[in-house]
Amino acid sequence: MITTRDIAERLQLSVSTVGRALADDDRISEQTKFRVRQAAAEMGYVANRAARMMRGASSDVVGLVIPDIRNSFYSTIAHELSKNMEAQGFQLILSETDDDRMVELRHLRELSASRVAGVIIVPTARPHSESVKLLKAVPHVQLLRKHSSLGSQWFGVNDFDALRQATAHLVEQGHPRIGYVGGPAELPTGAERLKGFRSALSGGNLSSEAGCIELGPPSSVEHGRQAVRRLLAGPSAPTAIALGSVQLTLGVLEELSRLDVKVPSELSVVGFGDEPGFSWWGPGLTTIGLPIQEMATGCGLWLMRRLTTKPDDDSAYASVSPGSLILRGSTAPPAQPRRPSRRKGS
Amino acid sequence: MITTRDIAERLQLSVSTVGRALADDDRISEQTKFRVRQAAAEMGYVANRAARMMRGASSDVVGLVIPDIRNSFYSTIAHELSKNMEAQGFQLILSETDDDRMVELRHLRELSASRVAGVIIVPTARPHSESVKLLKAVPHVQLLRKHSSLGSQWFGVNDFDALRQATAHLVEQGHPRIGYVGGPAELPTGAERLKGFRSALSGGNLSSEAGCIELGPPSSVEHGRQAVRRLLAGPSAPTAIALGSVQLTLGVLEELSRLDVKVPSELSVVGFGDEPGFSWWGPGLTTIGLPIQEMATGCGLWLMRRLTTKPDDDSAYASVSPGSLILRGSTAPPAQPRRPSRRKGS
DNA sequence: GCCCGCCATGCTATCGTTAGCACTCGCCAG
DNA sequence: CTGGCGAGTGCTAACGATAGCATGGCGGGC
Repeated sequence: MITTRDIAERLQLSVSTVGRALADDDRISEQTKFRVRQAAAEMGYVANRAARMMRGASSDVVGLVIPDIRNSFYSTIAHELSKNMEAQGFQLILSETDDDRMVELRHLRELSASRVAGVIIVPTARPHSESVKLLKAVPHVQLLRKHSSLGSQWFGVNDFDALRQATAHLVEQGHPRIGYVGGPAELPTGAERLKGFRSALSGGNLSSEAGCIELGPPSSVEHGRQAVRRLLAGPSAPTAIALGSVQLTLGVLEELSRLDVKVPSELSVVGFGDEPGFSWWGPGLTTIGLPIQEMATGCGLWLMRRLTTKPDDDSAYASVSPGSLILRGSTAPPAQPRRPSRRKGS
Repeated sequence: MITTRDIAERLQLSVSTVGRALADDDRISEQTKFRVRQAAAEMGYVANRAARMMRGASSDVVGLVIPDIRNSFYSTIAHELSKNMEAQGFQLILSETDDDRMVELRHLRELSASRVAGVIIVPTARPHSESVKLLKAVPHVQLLRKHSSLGSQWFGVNDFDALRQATAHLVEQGHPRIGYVGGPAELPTGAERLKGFRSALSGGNLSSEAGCIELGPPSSVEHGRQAVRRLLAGPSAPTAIALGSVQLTLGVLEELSRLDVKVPSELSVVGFGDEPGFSWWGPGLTTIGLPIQEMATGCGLWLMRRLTTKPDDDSAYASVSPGSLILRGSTAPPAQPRRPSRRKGS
């Protein structure tokens, strides 16, 4: 590897001069700067970041800690952040936790060792106490999931309102029994979405017993499949379901296609998020669209400002983006009381 | 930040002893090791990677250079690699090129400055000469796209055969005119897929004029939409189309749904890759499934071995994974000569 | 003509960790 | 009683870039 010293020896200069020439220091003559730059380019010199970093300067690397990059929610976030970071000369280290707090801890240890300038994290349900400690030592932002124990900046969506809107839409159409497939209540997002679901039920004067609830790993397509099978197999199957995660939605849609369930005549469905494919699924999936892109950009910009300027506004505020219902064809009022009424009539 | 020096001062030891205790060196007594470890844990010591790296050791960071993480092709790759790397104690820096060679160059410069141990790259169509120079100075693997100018290890899929299979399937069903929407021929993958398409045409004794070809940015869903509109609007619209990229497939499917084209009666379609949603699109999308996951794992393992052992087998070999046709409902023999024959008859 | 000041560059310490070599005990054998 | 040995620890240099201070040479003002 070529170092400033190599350049210095070749040009019969000192390392200081070379370093300053490359840094475009005022004290160096234009001629020398030119010679140095020429030599550097010729020799293929690339500054050693590690060495530069040791002189007190913080690294220009940011850690991105997310559950799973394959989830398009997170890949969208990663993309937006990556663009933002690159524009500011930062690099992004990708860490996947798979929603496992021990994996999360390992990654945070590694990131600390790398002296990352900042961290953007979608925390697991209950981060390890050491994780919390490590995070507190570094400028960081929480994304989507909010852990109050960290007391830090948070960018997320209004999970409560998202599921409230979705469920309210189903309630308005007169569904008597509404199912919900979502993430576990231990997850801040899971808890909020569940509350939103329940709130819409009671807002429609439906008892909470009118809700059939299936909770489980929110990143598991497979769990979505199983959950919807269980819901439909029950003695009092719902006539509509609301969904509480993108991956679960994918699983549910796949299974409904496989089971050949008629939507919306037999079952109304409101999805979560808006993926390619949702628009062409069955009659088109009515779903909650979320401004992930904007949220990620906001988050990236906030961290950049935090890192490049003095930490003046270190106060922990939260930024909440609202979701909006996208109406397509997968929801309709429940079929007229069918067999029961026929039976009555006959 | 806590350093070994801080620990040393607190325990009245030298930095060397502390360093060796933390490295579990034989020469240090168990008692001292214990005291050091205790203090380190208490004080929240995290080794500084940059400093360690300066002592000659190469960093344990690997750069992943891909066009766009939102493309599920690449997010799958990123996920597999991330898992592999983490298991070996490596970190992954994510760099998106957006298929722009200058962006690619900027990223490679940054990665060089970070003294990454290795690079995994999906190169742009024509990498900058400096990019080639930078890559040659670092252990690296090419993924999917193969640039012979680099003369390095490559992991990819059999693009030629993938499109040959897809197109041959359409030819066998007797389609007289077959369209193709794919990436540009400048891209190694684009060229191979196009060759595969043409080879299948001539293998079916169809003149190359029987193919309507639309090439364009392979990562652009929008281009897929436009391309299929152009194909269907032409005076001699094809009765079947083969697709040459995942993103283009997404665009084409969306547009076909929007235009309400009857598949497969009016048009047969063979997709590329297998995304969630492909199975439930229309009658189910017949498509070329690709073993991306296996390819990525193989690639990751190869690089790990290359980095952790002596570079004994530095010979550039290539690993090609075959694709396989997944038959669903989107392909069928063309409708009997319709309007033309009617016109003749009337 | 001499001294001061400034321009261009050099010297050196520094960052945190590690590795090679040096040192200091205490203990045992000669 | 002393020399040697080895276990345990310390000293110091090195990695590459950078910032503060030092230096050398030259020109202008008095």
